[in-house]
Amino acid sequence: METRGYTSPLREEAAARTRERVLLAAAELFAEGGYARTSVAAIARAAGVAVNTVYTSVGGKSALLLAMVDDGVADEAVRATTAALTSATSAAEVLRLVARGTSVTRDRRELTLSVLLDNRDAHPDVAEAARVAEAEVRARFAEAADRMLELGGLREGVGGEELRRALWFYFGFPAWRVVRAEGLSWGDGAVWLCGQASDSLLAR
Amino acid sequence: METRGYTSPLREEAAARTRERVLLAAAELFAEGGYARTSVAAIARAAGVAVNTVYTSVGGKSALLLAMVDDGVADEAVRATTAALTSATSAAEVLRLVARGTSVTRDRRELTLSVLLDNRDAHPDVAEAARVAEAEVRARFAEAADRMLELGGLREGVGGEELRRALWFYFGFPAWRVVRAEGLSWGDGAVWLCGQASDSLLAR
Amino acid sequence: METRGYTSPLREEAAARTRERVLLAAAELFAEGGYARTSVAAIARAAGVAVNTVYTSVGGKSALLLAMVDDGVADEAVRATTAALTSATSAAEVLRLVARGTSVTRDRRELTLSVLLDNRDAHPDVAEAARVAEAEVRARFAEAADRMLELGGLREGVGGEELRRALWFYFGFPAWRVVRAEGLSWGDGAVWLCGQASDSLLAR
Amino acid sequence: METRGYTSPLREEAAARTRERVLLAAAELFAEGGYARTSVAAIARAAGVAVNTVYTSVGGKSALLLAMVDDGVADEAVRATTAALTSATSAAEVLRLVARGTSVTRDRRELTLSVLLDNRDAHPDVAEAARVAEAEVRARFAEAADRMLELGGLREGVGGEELRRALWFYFGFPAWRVVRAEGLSWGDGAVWLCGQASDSLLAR
DNA sequence: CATGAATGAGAGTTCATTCAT
DNA sequence: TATGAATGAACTCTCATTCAT
Repeated sequence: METRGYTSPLREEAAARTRERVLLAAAELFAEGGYARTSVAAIARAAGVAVNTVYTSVGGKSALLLAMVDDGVADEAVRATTAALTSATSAAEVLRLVARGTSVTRDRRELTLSVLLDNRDAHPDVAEAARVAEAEVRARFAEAADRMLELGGLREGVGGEELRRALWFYFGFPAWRVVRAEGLSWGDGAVWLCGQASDSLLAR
Repeated sequence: METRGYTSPLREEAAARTRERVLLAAAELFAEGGYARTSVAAIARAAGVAVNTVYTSVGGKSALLLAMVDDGVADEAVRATTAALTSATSAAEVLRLVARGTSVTRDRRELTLSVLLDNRDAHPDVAEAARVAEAEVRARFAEAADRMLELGGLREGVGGEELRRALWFYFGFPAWRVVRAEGLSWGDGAVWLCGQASDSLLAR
Repeated sequence: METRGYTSPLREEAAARTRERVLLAAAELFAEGGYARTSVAAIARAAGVAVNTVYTSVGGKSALLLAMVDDGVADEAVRATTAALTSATSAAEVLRLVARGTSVTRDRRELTLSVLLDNRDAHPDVAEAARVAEAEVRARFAEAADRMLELGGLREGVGGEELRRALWFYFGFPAWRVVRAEGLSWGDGAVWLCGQASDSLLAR
Repeated sequence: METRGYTSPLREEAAARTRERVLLAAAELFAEGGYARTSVAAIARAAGVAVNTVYTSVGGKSALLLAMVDDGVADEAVRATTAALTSATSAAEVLRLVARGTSVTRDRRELTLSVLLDNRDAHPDVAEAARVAEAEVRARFAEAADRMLELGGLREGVGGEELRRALWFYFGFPAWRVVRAEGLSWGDGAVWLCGQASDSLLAR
């Protein structure tokens, strides 16, 4: 079984580029024409690769969605926000970090998120990917909630369960959808949502 | 749509029943599995008719959506509300009529509306049908707005354009979606929405 | 649900002819090139129909095998033999009937049987169809065995279990395969197998 | 196939081990799931190598079959038997040697042989490999036949042509298949087949 | 020698739709 | 009016194979 740790950096990089091209093309076409109506052949054409390169580089049609979600989860902004939580000094700062973090992610992952939200009721594959994405975001929010409880300064009677639900309410997918629907910029939306959340959750 | 007087009434009635069975089956399956993933064959099976009867009785797949919309538009509740407008004696009463009318329609057409709203971003056929449905509702709201302007009693500075937009905001598809999301009954939703609209539109 | 018993004999007959053409083409191609290597497209081409007519008239690829088996089971010769059993007057006559019946079936269904036997070890679909076919034949043999026991005249100590196994041994698929391998005609094979079986099973 | 004396022995040995692993995995999967339904990727996975190593170490899919046959031909037991023929002192001993030799080979190459025999009617690649294997065995039998004629002691009137055909009949693939079907051990089968052959071929 | 990436060809299957009846 | 049969087009996905490394 002795696998040689044989890694060619050039090939690896080229493969990563291919993968990214495929994912980007898929996100654009899914967003434009809907998940069900977008064929793998169309994605391959848009990405400039053979149909089966989609399969070898990412996987089947549903794997494309999950790969998008994974990429979003692994986004640097997410990790940076998570890391910054540890050095936060107040619950208010945590809220600001979450607001900015979700704002940035929303901006960078707009395509993916619109695919997930627009198609989740219309196709089980998308519903599943959306479920995964939501679970990931909720997990991050749970970390933030824990940190807030550690730091204190919350309105009286606010417990862990409630805090996690509130974070999802103020910074989860539906909240940002409202921001977009209202025509606010992501930055203004962050300020507004952070204000609402602070009013509701922090001690006066 | 007017029926010819000298057609066999029995056959006509049977045909109408067939059509209704097909439409109901289609609405249920579309709502359950999504528009794109529901095949005409599945609809025919659920309706207990041959595949082609779907075509002869209603039309192709996209025609099913438009037929649902047409049926909703032709709903008795809509006509009753429209008729009642002419005998309304105040703008406040018009708002109450609109609130009750949209509430009833929402209740009776829930299946169709969830299909339209859940799938409009995922499939052009649905988007088109949703557009038609929205235009129909907006047209009814325009009538109501005209009647309100005739009756007077509006807050100062409220013109036709603004009034029509406000009616859509308070009683259109998204508003009722919020009602459902908040867990209110259709009746309570009607009261709440009517209150919001009255505060905003009527002179004190 | 009220299905009209609407049957057009012309259409029905045409459909049956189509089905037969498809099945015959499939049997020939399967026998010639093997089950796995024969594509549905090739079958359709050989039958002079569209690819999907194969699906609408018979079913998928594996359904073709099962349909062949079903047709074999429903073969007139099988029914005739089964019917003749009731008027048989001795166990020896039953053996002669079975020998002649299996001989005739073997002749008429040679194509199907060679497909089943040549491909059963190479593909699970064929294995399944062969299993079904074998079960059917064994069921017929069980009837013959029951009749023989009723009529008596068997060698001492021969019971039902043993009799059924022996009938399969002398007249089942492998036996007739040997007949073919030895270069005997089906008729001569029937005589020979019947002789062997009589020696072994009947009282002197 | 002769190896160059100055190639790195270590690398060569590693390559040989890889080749063996691939061939063994292929034989097992072919026997288990059939030739046509076994993919090169599955073989590579089972062998713990990359897909392409299958190609570089052995060759394409059909080459795998031929390589198995070659390995069987090159088996030490075969060479030993062939060598022993020269020192045999009677036709009876030759028969014993052939019986023992084919028995041992049958035991050691069971996997390969079942692949060849179970799939030869279902796939041309296998048919070709089986043909090659059969030709090889027949060639060995021809040598044995020649030796028997040299040594004498054959039944009157038995010539070369007939002798070669008889050896295939008594010790070829179908004969051993019957042995297996009858549930005999390879050793008992050898004794039985040798007895049959002796009765038929040797002078009393 | 062995590898990961990429490919072209083709598979089985499902779909919405139309035709003659 | 409603039907069963048949179709052409498209789909996702798997396959054996080759290339640069």
